[in-house]
Amino acid sequence: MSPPLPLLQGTLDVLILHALSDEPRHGYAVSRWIRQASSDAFQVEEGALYPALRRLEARGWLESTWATTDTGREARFYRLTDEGERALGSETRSWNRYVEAMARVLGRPSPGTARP
Amino acid sequence: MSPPLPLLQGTLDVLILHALSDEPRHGYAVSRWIRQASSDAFQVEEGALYPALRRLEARGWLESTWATTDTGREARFYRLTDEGERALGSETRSWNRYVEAMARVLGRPSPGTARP
DNA sequence: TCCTATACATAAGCATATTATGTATACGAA
DNA sequence: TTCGTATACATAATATGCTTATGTATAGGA
Repeated sequence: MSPPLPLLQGTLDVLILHALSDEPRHGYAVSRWIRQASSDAFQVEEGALYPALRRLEARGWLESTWATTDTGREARFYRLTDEGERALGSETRSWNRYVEAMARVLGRPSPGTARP
Repeated sequence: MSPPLPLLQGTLDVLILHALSDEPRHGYAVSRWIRQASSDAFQVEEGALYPALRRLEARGWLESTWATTDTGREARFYRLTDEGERALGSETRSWNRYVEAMARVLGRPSPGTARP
C-alpha cells in the first residue's frame, strides 16, 4: 500500500464540502468518507479536520448540531448551508481551473525538443 | 482578465523544475515563463520565487551560476541537475496522483493530466 | 480486562505562500 | 535629460493551514 498523499494546503475545504453534499455527517465520518472515496490516497488528520470544520462553520458554509450516531455515541453533525452549497460549486470550479492551468504548464512541450 | 490564482502550497516546485527542463534560465525568466505558459493563471511572486530557487538548489535539484543575459544584465542562471531531472519526473507523477485522487472524490472524470 | 475503533479537541511545530520593502540597472518616452 | 517601466535580485514580516503529538472519553469485542 502506498502511503497517503500529504494534503496540499487549501484542498481540504472542498473535500469536506463534497463529503457533506449528500447528507449531514459528523467529523469522524467525514474523515472516513474522504479516505474511502479517495481509495486511501487521502488520510485526513484530526489536527487538520476539526479546525477545518470549525473554520467552515465560522464562514457560514456549515451548521452543526450534536446528535447520536447509529452506534449510540454523541457526535457533532455538520450539514451544508445554502451558502455552503454555492461554495462547493465555486470551490470545485476553482480547483478545476487550477488543474487546467497546471496541465497547460506541465503539458507544454519543451522548446528545446526537436520536431519534424 | 481574471485575477491570477493563488498558488497552492507545494505546487511551485514542479512548475519551476518544468520551467528549467529545456534550458537554464534566471529567476525572473522562470517567473515570466510560468506566467505565460499558464496563460496568466499563475503569477509567481518574488517572495515565493527566490526562496524556492534557493531551496531547490540546497536540495541538489538545481545549480546556479552568474552570467549575462542577452540584454546585458547580470543574472543568476539555474539549470537542472540530474537529480533535479529525476525529481521533475517524480514530482509530476505525484501531482498527477493528487489530481486523480481529487477527481475520484469530487466524482468527475479527470480533466486531463500532464506528463513530464 | 484490555485493546481497538470511535469521537472530539487543541497545542506546538513546520513549510511555504503573500505582501511589503529595498537595491540597482537598462531603455524608451516625454 | 529626466522619469517611468521593465528587468533582476533579495529579504523580512505576516498569514495560512497541514502534520505531529497529546489529551479526554466511550463502545464493543477478544
